[in-house]
Amino acid sequence: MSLRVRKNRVQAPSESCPLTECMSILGGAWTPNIIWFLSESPRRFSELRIDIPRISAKVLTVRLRELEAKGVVSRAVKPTSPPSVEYALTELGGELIPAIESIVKVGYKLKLQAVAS
Amino acid sequence: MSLRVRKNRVQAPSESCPLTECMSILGGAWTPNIIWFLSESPRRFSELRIDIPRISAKVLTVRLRELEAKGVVSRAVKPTSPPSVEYALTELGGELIPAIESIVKVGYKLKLQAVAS
DNA sequence: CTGTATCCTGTAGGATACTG
DNA sequence: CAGTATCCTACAGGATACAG
Repeated sequence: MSLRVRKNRVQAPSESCPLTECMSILGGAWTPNIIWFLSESPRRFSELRIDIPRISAKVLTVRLRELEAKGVVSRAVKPTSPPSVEYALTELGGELIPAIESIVKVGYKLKLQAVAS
Repeated sequence: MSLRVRKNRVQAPSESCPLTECMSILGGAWTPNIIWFLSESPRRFSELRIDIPRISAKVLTVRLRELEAKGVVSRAVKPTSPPSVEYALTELGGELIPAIESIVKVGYKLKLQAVAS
């Protein structure tokens, strides 16, 4: 089975650099994807699950909680009859976007590179 | 035991976005650190081990090989009596720097945030 | 709908010992 | 010095089932 594509792991070397500090956010599993989608527009839990099909509910929850704890993402429960929760990037979270954009940009080049070679 | 601080993992969702593509580079373990130090100046294997004390030789090798394969890092063997190998960022590798800088920048804010809260 | 709890697996990466 | 090989562990994350 396993449509698994690739796995990496980030181990924070120490509390030394902010790089590490931040990578503990971006490096975390699907986090970049979550932030990416959230940057387009706020989203509900199930919407994120659709956006990122392969992520499991558990992990999505965990990541979301982490991001929330770090003040990167906000969580708003709307007391509607079917409960809905809206996640959005906070201002701080927005600051991650340029970082991610840089990554996307390079990723794009990398892809071209891969094709070219 | 384990002075282990933190571990994350990146799982590429699919070949979809360049984000993922690139995160397979940055997301990989100590990779951001490696690139970071390499961006300051080219370095030898053992120098990197000193820069990043907690990384094991094995992983450093693996990461370096990967980065090399992706055209992000160049490897130059100097035929000196004690063999020395110099690693440096390629031009493509240099493109990762803004991404990493963004990450560092946000990481810094995150740190302040953490202290403040 | 939005999670949470449990179980299980794959694998990243450390440690250690050895090589050219 | 610059790795390589082997073994082993921790843990991220999937799957599934269940809950408010």
